[in-house]
This record gives sequence, C-alpha cells and structure tokens, in this order.
Amino acid sequence: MKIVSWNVNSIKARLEHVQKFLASAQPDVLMIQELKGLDFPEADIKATGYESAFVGQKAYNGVAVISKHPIKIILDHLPGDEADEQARYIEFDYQGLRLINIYAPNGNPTPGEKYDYKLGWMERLHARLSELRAQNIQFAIGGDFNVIPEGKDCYDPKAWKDDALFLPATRQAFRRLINLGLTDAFRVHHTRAGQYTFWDYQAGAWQRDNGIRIDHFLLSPSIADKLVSCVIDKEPREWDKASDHTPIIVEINW
DNA sequence: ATGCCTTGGTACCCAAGA
Repeated sequence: MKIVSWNVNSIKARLEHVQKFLASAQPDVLMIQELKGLDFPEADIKATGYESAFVGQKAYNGVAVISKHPIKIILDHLPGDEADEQARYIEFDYQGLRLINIYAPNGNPTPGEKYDYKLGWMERLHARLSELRAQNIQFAIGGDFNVIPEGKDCYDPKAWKDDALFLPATRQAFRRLINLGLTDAFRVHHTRAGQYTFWDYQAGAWQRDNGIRIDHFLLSPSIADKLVSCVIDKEPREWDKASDHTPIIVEINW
C-alpha cells in the first residue's frame, strides 16, 4: 500500500498539481495539508478517480484525505482541548489500517503564545498516540510535523537555533512521540544528512538546496515491520508555481 | 535582517507561513 503526505500550500492554487501527482504516482492514499479554505474540489478529485474527505476552516490550515476507496473517519479533531477550532487533524480507517494526517502548528515567533500552542498541541498528540499504543491499535501517522528532528535535517543548524521548528523543547516533543515505540520511516533506509521536504520560496532556497526535513511518517511497531520503502519525491517541488513542500511517500506491505 | 516569496482575505496592505 502506497501512502503519501504532502503539504500543498492551498488546494485551490495546487489542484492541477495534485491531479498530476495522482495520475503519475497512483497512491492508495494521499494525505494533504494546508488547504487554506472552506471549499474542497471533491468533484475534480472524483474525476481523477479518487474519493476524498476533508476538515477545513476559512483561510488557514485544513487537512484532506484523497483515497482510491472511501475512508471511515474516526476523529476529525485532535482530542484534549474543546476550545481548539483549528483544522489540523484527521484520523481514519482505510482498508483496515488506521491512518492519521496532521498539520502541526508552526509555533513562531518564539517565545510566545503561538509556541505555547505548538507545544500543547504536541502534548495532546502524544496523549492520543499513547492511547492508541495502549489499545494496541497499529497505525501510521503522516503529515507536516513542523519539527526538524536533528541538525542533519537542515542546511544550516545555526540558522535554525532559535526557531520554533528546531528549539530543544520542540525536538524533545518529537522524541517523546518516537519513544512511544514509533519508527521514523524515512530514517530506516536513508541516514545521510541534507535530505529535505521543504524549501522556502525566498532567497533562492530551492536552487541552493537550502531546505529542512519537517514532513514525516511515524509507524507503530507492527506497521514498521511491514515497511517496504520511504522516499522523498523532489519532482513536484520543481514544477511551475510549486508548493514549498514536496511529497513523502511510504510503501507498506499491507 | 524589520528583507527576500506565496497565499487568502480584505481592500490596495496585512497576517501567516517556516
């Protein structure tokens, strides 16, 4: 089973890119983030042969699931704060497999309330994944975690030293997820530095390969045992009017 | 580096992104 995560930075601006990707990559499930609007082009996605479901809000955030077969939604928000109305989480069942698609908060500027929200959100995510582990529910979680796990996951660690994506407390929150017994799928078969999923639009970051690795797939133990491959597909980042993120693709022997 | 782009919402600039 081929599952993909991709922050598209507006589904309205990137619909043709999504359709082009679906046609060439033929994933079973494409989980996208940053829809940036209340509308979702379900009919256009259906025309390419895919089902879709989404959780959206006006202007910001938003996550969607595009799949060959219909999904069963388990949760349309991250539990733990009923006052939180940001569209950043969808948990669902696809062909008997539990999947989660997240758009974690950015957290800048630091310090401040946005960073506090980021850490609180990560703590709530830990609580939810801990619950799934306790219930022995096997799952894969993918998305834009907005976390640079290690120095080798960015072009210049010194430049990111005080950033919300790389602060010690941020990386600790990520390691706490890993320590639930989860596997960073990309790092199973790729260990070298300088492999990124995001390049800023500014200052020629893409041309200079000045990027960061912030889009991830974490797998529970039994799913990790079924991992075939996990790769970053840099091609869509080269397309005209590209998203600043590129897809990460995981293949599981399901 | 308060900069550099890109998007959406609102109104011709600003917030947010990372």
